[in-house]
Amino acid sequence: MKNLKVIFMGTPEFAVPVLQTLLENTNVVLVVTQPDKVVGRKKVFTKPPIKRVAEENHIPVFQPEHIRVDYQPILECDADIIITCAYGQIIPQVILNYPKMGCINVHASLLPKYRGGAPIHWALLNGEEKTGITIMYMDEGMDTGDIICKEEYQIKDTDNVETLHQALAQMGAHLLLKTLPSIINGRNSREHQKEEEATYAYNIKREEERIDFFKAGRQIMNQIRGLYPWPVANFMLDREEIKVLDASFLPKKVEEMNKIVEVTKKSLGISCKDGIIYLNRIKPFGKKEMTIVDYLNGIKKEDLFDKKVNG
RNA sequence: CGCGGGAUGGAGCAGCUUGGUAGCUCGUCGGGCUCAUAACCCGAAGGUCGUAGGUUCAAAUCCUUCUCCCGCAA
Repeated sequence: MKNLKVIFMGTPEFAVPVLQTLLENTNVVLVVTQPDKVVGRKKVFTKPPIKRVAEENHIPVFQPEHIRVDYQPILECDADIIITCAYGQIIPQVILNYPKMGCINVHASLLPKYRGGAPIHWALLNGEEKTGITIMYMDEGMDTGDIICKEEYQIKDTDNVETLHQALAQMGAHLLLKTLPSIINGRNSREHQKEEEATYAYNIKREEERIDFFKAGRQIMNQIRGLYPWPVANFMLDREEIKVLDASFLPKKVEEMNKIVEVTKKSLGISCKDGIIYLNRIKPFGKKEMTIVDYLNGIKKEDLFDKKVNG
């Protein structure tokens, strides 16, 4: 496998373990990743994580703005196979047709469920019990190609985007390594996706970060962990946004939803449909992250009691 | 120069408009009460009010410079 000539295409941290596995076990001849982006207030140019790893290993990097029209360097590589993982652009047919062993993709869901850019977030947001990794051939659609193999992951109550991300990134790398020999010798299975079962995990929209305290506690907890540590759930208090990094849920009969029903020295509880959400760790507007105890230390508690939220 | 928020004992904040003794809720340390406690009571330590300059008899407070942190937008 060491002489397998691979082009790797990927961008974020999630793809790093996959690339590292390929670097250890195959001959990576080119890494394709998204262009460097301006990030933050100070307009600092930041390179994608994959570019960093590629440079550390002295692999050539290609960063087309639009791979749909700018792909010539790929064709000049004489690669056996293209392996992608969270690259971020649709790859044109001419590239898909080019390597003799095809183009395969490592995707962080059990396809055909959660096609698209945010499968980890949506699996958590929807309270799924399991998700996983799918390795598949690519076609010109968004994660629509034939499936080679899958591996399941049981989602734990304590999982959030960060932990699930790490677990699936490792799983993706391992599963790829395990599957690659069969792809090379052509004995891998290949199965069409059932279109009728397909769902899409589009990128999180801004309004989906707002916590709706008329919903059930279980749903709210899924939202908080499904958006942690990025982009983070929030709600409005006195016209200022408060981000909620961690919370707990206590099922209980409540008389009125969407209201601060408990304020003590150490706890702040907001009523929802079927109980109380206790905030544990928050980030008020303009401040740093803090525990709810710290937050309560600095405010007049009597002003908060009985106050409606998201007003 | 994209828009906005912020910097005050170890933590979170108030005080700034209208300059005049450094305040609150916690934490820490010591003591007390209690079967006991994260509860309660008494006491103590701990701050060049982010940096540099200016105005003033006097600056946390007014003016200017710079630094750092945070959110949004990209």
